[in-house]
Amino acid sequence: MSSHNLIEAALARLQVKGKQTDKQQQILDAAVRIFAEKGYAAASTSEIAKAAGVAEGTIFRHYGTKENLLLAVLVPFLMEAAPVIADELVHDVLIPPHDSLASFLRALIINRLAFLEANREIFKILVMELLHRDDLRQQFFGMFQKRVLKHLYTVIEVYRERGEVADIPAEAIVELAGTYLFGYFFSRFALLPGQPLNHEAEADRMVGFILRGIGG
Amino acid sequence: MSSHNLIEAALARLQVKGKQTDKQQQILDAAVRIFAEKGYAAASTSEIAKAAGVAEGTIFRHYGTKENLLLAVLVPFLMEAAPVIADELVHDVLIPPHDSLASFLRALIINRLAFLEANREIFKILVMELLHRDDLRQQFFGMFQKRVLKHLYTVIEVYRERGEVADIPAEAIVELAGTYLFGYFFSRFALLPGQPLNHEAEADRMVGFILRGIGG
Amino acid sequence: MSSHNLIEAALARLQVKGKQTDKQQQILDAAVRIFAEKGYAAASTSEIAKAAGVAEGTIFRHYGTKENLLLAVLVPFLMEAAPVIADELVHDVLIPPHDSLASFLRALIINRLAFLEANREIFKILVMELLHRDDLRQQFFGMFQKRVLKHLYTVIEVYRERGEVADIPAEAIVELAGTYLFGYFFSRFALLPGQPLNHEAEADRMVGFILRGIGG
Amino acid sequence: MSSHNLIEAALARLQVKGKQTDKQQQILDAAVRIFAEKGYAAASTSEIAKAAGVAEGTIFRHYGTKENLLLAVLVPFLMEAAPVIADELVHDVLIPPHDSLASFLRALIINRLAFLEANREIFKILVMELLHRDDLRQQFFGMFQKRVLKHLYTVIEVYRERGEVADIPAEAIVELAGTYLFGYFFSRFALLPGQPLNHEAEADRMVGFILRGIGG
DNA sequence: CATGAATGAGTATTCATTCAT
DNA sequence: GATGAATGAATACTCATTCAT
Repeated sequence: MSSHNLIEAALARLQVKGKQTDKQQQILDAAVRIFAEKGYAAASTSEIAKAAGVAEGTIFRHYGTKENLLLAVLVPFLMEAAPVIADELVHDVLIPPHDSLASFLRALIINRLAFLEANREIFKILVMELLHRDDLRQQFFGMFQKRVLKHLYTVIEVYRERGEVADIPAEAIVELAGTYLFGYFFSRFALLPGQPLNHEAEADRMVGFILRGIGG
Repeated sequence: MSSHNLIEAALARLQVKGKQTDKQQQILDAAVRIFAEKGYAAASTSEIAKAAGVAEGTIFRHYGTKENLLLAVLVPFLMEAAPVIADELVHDVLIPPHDSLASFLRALIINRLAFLEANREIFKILVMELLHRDDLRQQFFGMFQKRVLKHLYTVIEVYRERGEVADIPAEAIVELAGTYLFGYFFSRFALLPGQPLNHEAEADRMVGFILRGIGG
Repeated sequence: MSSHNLIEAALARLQVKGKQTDKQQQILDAAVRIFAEKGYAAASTSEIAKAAGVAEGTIFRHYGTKENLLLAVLVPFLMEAAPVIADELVHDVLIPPHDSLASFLRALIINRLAFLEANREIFKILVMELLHRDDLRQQFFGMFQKRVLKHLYTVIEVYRERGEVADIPAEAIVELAGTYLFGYFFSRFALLPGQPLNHEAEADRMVGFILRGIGG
Repeated sequence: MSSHNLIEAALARLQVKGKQTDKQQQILDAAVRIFAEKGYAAASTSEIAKAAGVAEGTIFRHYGTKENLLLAVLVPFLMEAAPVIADELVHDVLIPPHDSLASFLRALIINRLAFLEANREIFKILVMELLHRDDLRQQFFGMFQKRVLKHLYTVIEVYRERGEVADIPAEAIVELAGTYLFGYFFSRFALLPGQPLNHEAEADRMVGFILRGIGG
């Protein structure tokens, strides 16, 4: 609660006023597109207003500041990203058919590939902003740790008992695999222009690498 | 040659005027610090001038535009980054003591860790700019492909004949390991605040993961 | 049509937005005063803003660039100047009481004296800019030729048949008299500080000189 | 003496240091060219330095300020322009072969045509600056009056006694003919791009117009 | 609720001028 | 004498934000 003020304040603001109007949606869409294209700092509100087909004042009537507009773009993404993972983790591990680590990992990866591919632009904006907003970064990783990592550790221990993971501390395992997954997501969705991916095939390759490495 | 105009133009510009004066170095240092802290677009030339202890006009006398200042920061980094890799690759593979893939990888990683740790800020600036400059990204990857990837493929074939890599196409191997390495470099040097790393220990863990994965 | 893009573009811009607001008129008035006083290049937009009692941004909201502000000053003058001449020519020649060349010339000169005296400052700005803007000069003279000179030639032939002009080609007549008139307008309205003139008396002297010279 | 400080101060400055060095001449040439092309205010000293093949500091070493450079361009022109007229007037009128007003006028015009054609660019600069420098304009006309007009009045009276000029006050005659001549010089040498003129033929046409007008 | 005119602080860049070498 | 690095004030122009309509 205390450490989430930035994100949660924006969330509260979003929820106070119920569903978005047409204009609001146009503004958000335009903001996502333009923030992703040129970065938050280089995007101008007048450009966004023009792209949204809206008067410049309208943006400020709804979002107050340019910064709030950014948060209005990022927060729903964050809210949808993290908890979903957590819920799925619990769900996916306890219930078949994920009776193996490979199967679990594969399902997890496919799910996140779909999510990120559907939200490429916002993911890119998030990464760019994480790079120089200390507060946002801190809150993001705090949330990530609380809502995702803890659950992952639990899951890993389950599979370790089945002898499916090497004898490495759970933290190290998460870090190694997480680093790879992040490298993958970042390079495919933020850095490189987006050709669509075959999620199934990609997930297979990724799982293979994570579990077995490239050694002969 | 033809596809590198942006980078090579900046390089030429840098070389035309011989060694940098004191003021030039102060400007570059300040620019690196401030670009890394708030991003190119959000950094103002007046701020950089103040931080460098220099009149604002002096920046423009030396670099002409803010954009050229950015390139004056990035280009030496790029020039030092890519070719060094290539030269070392050739050197490291042909000559002992890198008689194993593990040993080669380890040396390569330690070398790049040292380079990036010494140039954290510029690396961060580069990544940020790659995210929304199509021309820079294109030229960067073109250069990377020409000067690094080709050599890597050769190296991999050497080790494959010794039976040290799995039966996967060289491209896939480079992609898998490269994605991981990039995820590692990006998260440690650009995204997270910088505690110093024990390069030897880190390299060992990374090599282990790359070669054997996390499977039990 | 094709050769008037500069002027006609500005004209289009002016007509798109209907009548000028108060602030716009204040800006135009201040711009005229200051451009005339120190010349376009030496006038600063901040000075104009201050003189107009307006924020500097307001100028750019309405005119976009300093150059467009200049054109917004010049174009209405040009539009009012040239066609009016043409219309009047036709009108004045065909209909009494201008049954003599002297009478026609006198009416024409009085009319233009009134127009230029009322628009001294803009006329001065126009002359100054014509001196070093090739495009403006070209378009101005193109327009002048198309809308004024042709009609003048016609008029002259009418009076020549009545034996009122010397046996000189119409072009030479227009050039001789035009050079004198231009010298008169330029020296009185642009170069010299402006005491008000007695248009009737001035016109009489001018017509006398044009028709009879100074010879005894 | 008292009213000529601006021009005479510059003159003094020029004479103090004897003949110009090579670099000084290069600077003056470049200044004339660039001032004429874009006007004093829009010309930058760095551009002039570059065009002169000289370091920017060199301009200021010799001329102190940009304004002094302008005066260094204009003053020799003024000094050569006015007195020459006066001397010639006296000379030309008293001594044959100018035994008629037409002959005198013709010689005068041909002489000034040659002078202005050889100094087109400086003439253009002078006119541009006269338009918005009150001090320069005042001193210029003062000098003109003192050194030229007075002599002209004398000359006119000589020819009037021979019955060669109409019964108009000498001031009016000078004004009428002067206005025409100025209109001619301004339009041919300052306003219009410079095709070379046939001075003899032009002078004949001009004299004809001045003495007889265009009446039939 | 939406508009867009208005603002003034801020931006990158240019300029005339100075001065140590 | 000539240079060109250095300056800081000024320039045209942009920006996020406000508010009367």
